[in-house]
Order: sequence, then structure tokens, then C-alpha cells
Amino acid sequence: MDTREKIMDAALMLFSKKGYIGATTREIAGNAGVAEVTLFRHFSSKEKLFEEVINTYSFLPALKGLLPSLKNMDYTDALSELAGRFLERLSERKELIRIMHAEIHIYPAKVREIYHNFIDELFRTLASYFRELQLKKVLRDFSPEIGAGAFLGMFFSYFNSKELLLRKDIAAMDSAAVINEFVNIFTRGTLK
Amino acid sequence: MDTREKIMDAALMLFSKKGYIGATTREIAGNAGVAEVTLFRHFSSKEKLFEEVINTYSFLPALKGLLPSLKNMDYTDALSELAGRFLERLSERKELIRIMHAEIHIYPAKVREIYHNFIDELFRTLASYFRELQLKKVLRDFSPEIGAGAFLGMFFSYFNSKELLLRKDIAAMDSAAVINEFVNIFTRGTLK
DNA sequence: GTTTAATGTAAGCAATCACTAACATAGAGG
DNA sequence: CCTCTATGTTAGTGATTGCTTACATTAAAC
Repeated sequence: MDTREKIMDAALMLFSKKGYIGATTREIAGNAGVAEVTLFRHFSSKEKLFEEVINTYSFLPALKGLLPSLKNMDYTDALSELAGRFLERLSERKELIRIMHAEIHIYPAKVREIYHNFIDELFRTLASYFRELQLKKVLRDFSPEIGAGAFLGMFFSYFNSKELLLRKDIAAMDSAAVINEFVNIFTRGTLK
Repeated sequence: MDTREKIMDAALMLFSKKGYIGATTREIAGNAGVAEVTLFRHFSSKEKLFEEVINTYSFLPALKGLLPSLKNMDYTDALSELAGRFLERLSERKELIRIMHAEIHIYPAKVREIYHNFIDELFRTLASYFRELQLKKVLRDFSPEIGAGAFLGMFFSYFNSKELLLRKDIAAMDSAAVINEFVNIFTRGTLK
């Protein structure tokens, strides 16, 4: 792993753990195993480092092309699959999400943009998937956007409680059982 | 409004806006219209001030005693009412929730405790409400805890997108319509 | 009218922060 | 062997921070 990468890795962990202001360049460099001055030779300022970290570890492309493959599947299976993948992606980018939660009001423009792009795409794609199934008379009539919000919201909150707030009671739940019951409730709630 | 209160008000706003580290005692005192030294005469340290703010503006008692009044209502009406109240409380305590999101990893013990107490109580009460209706054969068989997670999760994510992340598309949705559709999906998904 | 409690003003301290300058070292490529 | 590039070491700068000390002001209480 080259120096630049080591610094960005350490920065991701520390920004996630202590926030942008709380993470010092000394500690980032220390955790990366390099001298502080080396950090500044690679990144002209702490702010630039932050931006690069956020851009690099962005999860933008992470869920693209998932929906098309679901179109051949059964409704319930498709939603289960989607939920599983969604939770996986969130877990993979846990640190980044934590940073965004903490920093979203301090660095609104940059941070919020990445965050929104990720959720928006899923949101819209899922809504159009619902719309399609409504036209095929598989699903009952409901606002596809609100439906997408309900579905993603359940899982996002679950992820949040389990992995970001570290709630023991939630973490103890079997993940597959949760997905199963959420999807169960949702399909019963939306099928014709 | 007495001095102590003015300081705590300003502190709540600034902690919410800039985070614990980002909010300086100078600025808090300035916004409160008092001298910085006065802040330290009321609160021995910035940390003590933070704790007092969190404890004072906690929403612990805010939802107690809501559930009992729902027992006489129709299932759908009860859930709508609960959802509405839940969103109201979250909105009222927006600043506090923002602080907790940002600071939960930096001040785990104190902050997380308050946060958990609030959600846990709702969680457990709602779960036992579901269990009761299952015994009465009104609801189908499902895990009451997971069900409570699904229900509260939908609304928490909605609140989060609308009021904390300030997403325009979500904010544009009619709140009553969202509650309606969420409850609709959930009741269809859980009724016998 | 004197005392007392709450505030303000001014100055500053010790620590920490992001960031820089100057110079030494080491390894790879020619 | 020489050069170049990446890194380390050391020291330090100016700004900011939480917090303190010392003293002045004010207004209500007695």
C-alpha cells in the first residue's frame, strides 16, 4: 500500500471516529505510520484531504445495475435480494456514512451531494420498479415514491440502529429474519 | 429569561449547528449575550454545560402515556395518531437529535443513553401493543419487535430525510399523505 | 447606606492546532 | 558514483481554545 493510500485510510477511520475537527493531522499521520509533514506533502491542507477521502470512498457506483437483474425475479425475492444488497453496501461504507451523519451540517455542499446522489438513485429506481408492477396490475395503487421511502426507510433505520448506534438488542436480532419480516410486511402491504 | 437559561439555549443551537468541538465557549456566550466568564461561573466546564444541555432538553417524558390512550382506538387510527405524535416530538427536538447524531461516537456513554432510552421505550411499548393485538387475533403472527422496528424505522427515516438532511424532494411531500400511506402499507402488512 | 450576589471588562496562560522551513537520510535508476 | 525522489527529524509560527485571575459595576436586599 503506498503512502498516499495509507494516509487516506487512516483519515477515513479517524474522521469517522472523531469527526472532522476532532481528528488531528498529527494523529492521522501517526496512525498511517508516516510523518505529519508527509501528509501535507500529499495533501495541501486538512480540508483537501477530507474532500479526497469523501470522493474516493464514495459509494456512488456501488448499487448501479442492481435493479435490472431483479426484473426477472418474483416480487418477494426481488425485494429480499435488494434489501440484502442495500444493507451490505451500507455496511461496507459504514465509516463514510458515519462521517456524513456527523459532518453534514458543517460541510453541507460537498457531503450532502454525495449522500443524496446515492440514496436518490436507489429511490428513483425503486419507485419506477413499483410503478411498472402497478401497470402490470401486480401491485395495488399507491404512491411509488412514498412506497420506496417506506421500504428503504425501514432498512436504513435498521442499519442505523444496529451499526451506527450499536444497539445491542437490535444487533442481537437475526439479520435474515429481519429482512424476511420487513419484506413480508411490505409485500403484504403493497400487493394487489 | 434568566442568564443560565440564555446560555443553555445558545449552547443548544451552537452544539447543534457546529458540533461539540466546533462550538466555542466564546461564541456560545456571545450568542447568549453574556460575558464568557459568566458562562464559566454557571457551568464549571464546557463538558458540564454540554451534559446539562442534553439532560435538560431530553425528550424522555415526551411520549410517555401516549400508548394507553390508543387502546380504545381503531388499529389504523391508532397507528396514524402515534406516527403523527412521533414525528411531532422528533421535530420539536430536532436540535438535540442532530447533536446526538453528530456526537454519539465522541460522547458515547451519556449521549447514547438518553437517545436509547427514548427510542427503547417507544419500541418496547409498541411491541407489546402489537403482541396484545396478536393475542386478540386482530393481527397476524409476526415478531412484535421487528414489527415495531419496521414501523418506527419508516417514520424515523422520513423525519431524517426531511428535517435533518433537508432533502427537497422529501420535504415537498405532503406529510399527511406520507403518514397515511406508511400506515396503510403497515396495516395491510400486519392485519390478520 | 451598606452589604451582597450577579455580572462585566481586561488580560492572559498553557495547550493544542494546522501548517511550514531547513536539513538529513535512504533507496532506486541511470 | 551520482542524481532524484520520497520520506524522516526537528523546530517553530501564529492562531485559537478552554479556562482563570483580578478588579470594576450594578442593582436589589437588608
